[in-house]
Amino acid sequence: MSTRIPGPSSAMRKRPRQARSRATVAAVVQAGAQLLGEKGWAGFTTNEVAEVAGVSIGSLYQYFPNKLALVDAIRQRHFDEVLAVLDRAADGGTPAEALVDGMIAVHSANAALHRVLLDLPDPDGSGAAYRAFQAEYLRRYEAVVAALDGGRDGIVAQVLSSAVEGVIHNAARRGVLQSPEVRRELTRLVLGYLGRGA
Amino acid sequence: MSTRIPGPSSAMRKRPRQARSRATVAAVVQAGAQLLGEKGWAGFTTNEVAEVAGVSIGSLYQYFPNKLALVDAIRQRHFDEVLAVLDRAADGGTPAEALVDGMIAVHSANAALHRVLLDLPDPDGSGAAYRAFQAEYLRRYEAVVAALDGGRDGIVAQVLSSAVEGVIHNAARRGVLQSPEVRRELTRLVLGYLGRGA
Amino acid sequence: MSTRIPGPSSAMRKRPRQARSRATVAAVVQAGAQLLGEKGWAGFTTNEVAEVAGVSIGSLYQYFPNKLALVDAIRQRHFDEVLAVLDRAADGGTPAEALVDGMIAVHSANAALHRVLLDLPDPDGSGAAYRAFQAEYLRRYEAVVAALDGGRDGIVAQVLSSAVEGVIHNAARRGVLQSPEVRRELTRLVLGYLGRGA
Amino acid sequence: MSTRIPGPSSAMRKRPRQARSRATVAAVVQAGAQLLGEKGWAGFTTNEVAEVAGVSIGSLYQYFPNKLALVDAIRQRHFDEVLAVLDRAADGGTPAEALVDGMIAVHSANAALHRVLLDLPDPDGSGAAYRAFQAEYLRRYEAVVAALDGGRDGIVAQVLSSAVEGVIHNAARRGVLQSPEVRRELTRLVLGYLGRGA
DNA sequence: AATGAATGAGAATTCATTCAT
DNA sequence: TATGAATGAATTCTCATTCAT
Repeated sequence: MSTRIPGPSSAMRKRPRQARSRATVAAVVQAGAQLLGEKGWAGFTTNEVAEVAGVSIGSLYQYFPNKLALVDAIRQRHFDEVLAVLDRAADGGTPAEALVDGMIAVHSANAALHRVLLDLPDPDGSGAAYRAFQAEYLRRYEAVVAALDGGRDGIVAQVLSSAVEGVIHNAARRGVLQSPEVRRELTRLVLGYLGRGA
Repeated sequence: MSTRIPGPSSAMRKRPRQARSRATVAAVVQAGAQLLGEKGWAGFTTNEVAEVAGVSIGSLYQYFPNKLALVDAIRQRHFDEVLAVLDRAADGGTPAEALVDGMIAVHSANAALHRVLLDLPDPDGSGAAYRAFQAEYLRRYEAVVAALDGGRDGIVAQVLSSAVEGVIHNAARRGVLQSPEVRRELTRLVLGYLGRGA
Repeated sequence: MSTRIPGPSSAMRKRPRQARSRATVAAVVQAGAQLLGEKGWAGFTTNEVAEVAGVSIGSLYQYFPNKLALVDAIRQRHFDEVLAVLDRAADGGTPAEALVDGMIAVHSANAALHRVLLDLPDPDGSGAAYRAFQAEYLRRYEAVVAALDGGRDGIVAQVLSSAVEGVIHNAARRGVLQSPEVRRELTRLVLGYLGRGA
Repeated sequence: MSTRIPGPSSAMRKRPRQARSRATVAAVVQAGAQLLGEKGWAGFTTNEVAEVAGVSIGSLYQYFPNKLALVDAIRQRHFDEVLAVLDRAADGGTPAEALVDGMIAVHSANAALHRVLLDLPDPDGSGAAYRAFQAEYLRRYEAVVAALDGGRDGIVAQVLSSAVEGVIHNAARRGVLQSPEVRRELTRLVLGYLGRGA
């Protein structure tokens, strides 16, 4: 089993045209996201995904040529969600607080999945999508950096984003993601790094 | 395979008495650490460990009753190393810089392994060892926090440690762990959070 | 391998729905019964069962979660057959002769399997089924005892049944199970024991 | 592992000459007999025999070229003991009672081993020894038969011996081997069979 | 003679993937 | 299109046996 690395794979085998097909694909991706978060990469099996999705394993492979393609779809969907949440959150209050709240919101939904998705083997299989997300993700951070601390280069955004992720993943692992203290300290961390006190 | 939960596992099956067997055990743990870091938990196979270690699969199982016991040994060895590096690094310069340098040094050796080890399934198998390490690890951070920003409670140490880890893991993933800029920014992050500006 | 004690095991993993899968299960149980009798518990391998059954090892495990579950199914099927033969045989002639003929018939089919099944490790895995069979089995003997030698308690049935089994297993081992002399002497043994009071 | 059938094997590799060697061999056979009875053929491992015997696995193979040779030695020793007990028991009381008491005594010591030894795979490996034992064993039974029921041929001894074995093995399995009722009924069985002419 | 470390074929079991219906 | 039965390579782990010390 395990890490057989097939060709480019990635893409979906068929584009679902009818409503039923779209529902099948959605159910599979949804079940896949849930299971990938719950069980991690090891322990993530296509057979169980199909079962939880309520479709046959044959149907799963009708739309996804292999396991990696399914994971790619899950990643894509998750990244879209992350950016959407970030967008929505960016409209409220001050930049730092909006960022922190947005990140907490994103991870509250599915912190485990997010972490798993970052550590995935062969993130080069879907390199393009992955890099596109990373770029977009950093762009948001850079906006925050620029707003608070003009004239810094990209490295600040990178350091900031990974620091925030580190804190949030750890808090999620400890089950204290909703704690007001974490939110407060994380905001302090961002503001302390970027310039002026709260 | 997947997440089979064996008994207490953990301990070694046999204590190696002769020099030859001690060398075997060391080779296995060494190869295991390398492969676990390289391939992650999925993709980590006992057969490959034995092969890379240059011993037979039978020899591996002579000393480790199962895969988890081997992982426990790897984790134990790695934790010991981390604390040792932290100790050594803590003696130089200012607290913040010593910390940053120490963490970078630790992860330069094996950042991937460190990340994998944190995300491992069933870290409760060796619960005691794991918690002991966590406690000791945070204690070092608290010392730094106290030195720079007296009178804060434990949450600051937790936030700080996870932020630093996040930055370092990310930098390691991008292959820029040795970059002076990263070192500089990470130090700024720590100082910005804990008290005085850069 | 040896005596690994898995969970409840016992039950089948999947119920075969289509005709094809029912045929697969039947072939596996049939091949398993044959091989278990031929080779004994040691030397009984799931891989060979699958091969003899003409199915893949994967198919075997699709229906039986582990080796023990397969053995349970074999046992169940064999016990059903034994009772069925006993029933049929009980209708003919005098009780003693019917019993002897029935037992010989049962063991002619698969004496080795019967012996192996009694000596199996962990017959508590399927404890209920096993005890149910034992109880039913003894009930038949008690009927014979009652018919020939009213007013004796259960121990007579137990002694009688184990004596008959001993003779038949031994005759089977020597390949003389069909011998008329054995049949005659076994009948004499039963009648001699039950016929006249001590 | 398992049922690799080597050549004639059987014989011992070396004849132990010194006292220490003889002690080693005796300890191995003793431990082997115990473990074979306890665990059955499956679950009987040479490594554990050596461990329980308190010798190294290397020493075991110094005297026994393979597993089967060890089992042969165990069988031989057990058969000798059985015949010795039979001899001793044959001197007391009436023939039937002496036989029953002797058989119960033999099996009380190690009923499980006796049963395992009969069901062993490849009893042809040590065919000669096995047949010699069987012949001798039946000769004792024939003596009893002759004493009680002169003028019968060998089949009576065979039926009688296997009936007695069946009862005793079953009683041993149920843990009621010492029960006076079993002894009484077994005696009745023997007398009932042999007592009166056909 | 004894030791025990090392070996590796073989056995149980999983899971990605295919294909007949 | 959907289904689910079937496949078999890959993985974990055991144990009889050898051999250097």
